[in-house]
Amino acid sequence: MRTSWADLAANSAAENAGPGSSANNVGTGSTLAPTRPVYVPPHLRNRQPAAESPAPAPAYSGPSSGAGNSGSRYAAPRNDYRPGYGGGGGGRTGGWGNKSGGWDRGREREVNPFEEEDNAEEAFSEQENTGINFDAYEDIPVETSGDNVPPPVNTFAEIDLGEALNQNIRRCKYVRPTPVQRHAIPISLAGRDLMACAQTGSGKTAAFCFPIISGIMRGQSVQRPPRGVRTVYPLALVLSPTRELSMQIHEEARKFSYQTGVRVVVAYGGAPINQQLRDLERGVDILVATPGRLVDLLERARVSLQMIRYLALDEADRMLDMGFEPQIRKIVEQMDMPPPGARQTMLFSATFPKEIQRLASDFLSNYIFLAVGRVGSSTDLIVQRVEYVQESDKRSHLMDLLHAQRANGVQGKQALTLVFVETKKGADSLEHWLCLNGFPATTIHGDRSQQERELALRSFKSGNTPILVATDVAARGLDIPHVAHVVNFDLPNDIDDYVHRIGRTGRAGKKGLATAFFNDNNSSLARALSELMQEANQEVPAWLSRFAARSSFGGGRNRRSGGRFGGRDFRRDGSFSRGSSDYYSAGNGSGGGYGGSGGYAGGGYGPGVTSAWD
DNA sequence: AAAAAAG
Repeated sequence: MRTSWADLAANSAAENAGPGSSANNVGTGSTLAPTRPVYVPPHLRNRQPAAESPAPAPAYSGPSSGAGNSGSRYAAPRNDYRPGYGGGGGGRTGGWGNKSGGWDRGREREVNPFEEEDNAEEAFSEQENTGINFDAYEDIPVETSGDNVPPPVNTFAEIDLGEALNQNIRRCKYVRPTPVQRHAIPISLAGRDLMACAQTGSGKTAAFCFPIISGIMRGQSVQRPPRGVRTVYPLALVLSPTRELSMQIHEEARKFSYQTGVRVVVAYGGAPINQQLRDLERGVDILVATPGRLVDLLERARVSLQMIRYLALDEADRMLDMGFEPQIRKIVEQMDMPPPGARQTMLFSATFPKEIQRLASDFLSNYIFLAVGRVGSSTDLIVQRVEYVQESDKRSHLMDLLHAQRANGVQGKQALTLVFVETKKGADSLEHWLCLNGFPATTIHGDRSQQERELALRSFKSGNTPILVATDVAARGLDIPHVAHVVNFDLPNDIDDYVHRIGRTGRAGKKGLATAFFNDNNSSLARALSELMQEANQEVPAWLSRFAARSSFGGGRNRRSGGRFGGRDFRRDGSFSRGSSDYYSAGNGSGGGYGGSGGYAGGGYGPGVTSAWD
């Protein structure tokens, strides 16, 4: 193994004696030995070899410290090396470079993602990024735990992200880092694993993208070993639970990596795989994907995870819940991805139930837990209302709301309203009914074709169809500017889902309204909902409090064990090391509720940060 | 019990 490996390295070195082959040694790695010179870091691909060669990312010094065997599993390339692959014999550079030198020499051909954005933004007068109320950041509470937490930074300038990336940050009009960025970026740059609670809309995507891009740019000298000619070896993997969220992350990541030489590719289901395969063949450093399509690509051996240095799970608690966990485990643990410690893993979500934290710790190594408030926090920005509405009255009630809203149209356009329902069928039927009644509505859910889903989302975003009826597919992560009103036509059973849903409004410092239709079918949510609203300084109707009181005795089983936004590191609970059944009841004394105080109550968040969940 | 994610 060693021998063939050394041979490979030697071959590669000879063929591809690139810049940095000696400068970028990984000092401590034994399995990821220093002599893998072929890979040319993106920032050097079309520049003179520079002296710039910062310390190797700590993430990469890891493998030797762990079990040697598991290390070599991924570190040692297989023996099926074919000339003409790695060294660029066939015109390919490392199999992922590119044909026709398109990217390197033809950098000017890289589509400028900022131009597209400018056009899209013209529909609305204000720009999202400039609308952020940065002053609201100052008092944001933060909780960190873990060993040797790197200190936060206050400006992007303090962090050496590289000039190309800095320029993109300016193009994005980011003036100062958001709280999650201030804390998460130094942690990531220090090579540490991270579990971060931060509401979307608080700059979470950038928080994990910047360190990844920066890390890849100053990359190690690593060759992506050949497996099959068509196999590609991304260095970073970003997973998300829905196709649209993957698209969104991809779009953002493209902006951040513009002219850095770092290539971002997205892969998700429901779309023709051929285009995605072509995109991959043109080269990929960061792969953004939904789990199903990624598994497909892995099984076809079109993607290998052998060289993964960064793994980011967005909406991580969702990715690890019952529906997704097996797929995620397969990808992370049963394919060829380096083990924890040999890669850097970052988990992000607005909510992090303790039992999910426990699952997640399998993927992490000596990680730092971080909980930060969001911009302005939803409390002040989102007005939450709950109305008692029988099932049979829901439609006419919705109609009333929409009529009222119509009067408040902005710039001749009706304000955007996002209506959540429980089922796909219910979504179709409500959409149909709204259209019949003269309300321009469309719908997004898992029974629609991907084309229809994307069209619906675009049409909604642009204001052409100002009403979007959605299932939970749209509950998480989607950044849709200008959503004025979220209606929970059907309430979810899980309070965390409610938190995510209402988070589609009141973003980036703007105000939002969230209305929920509550009836007897939702009694199991009463307690959690009423507590949540209280913490958020919202008016809780007396009837809801009565529901809550009733359900809190009698097994109104709402087994959220805590971990909403502002949650707490489960490692701090004494039960952490005990038998697994303890997690569910231990840790918060508030008895079956979803947790104690504090976390969510943004404006009133202050006092309770460290005591949250106690 | 439903939704999402492969076709």
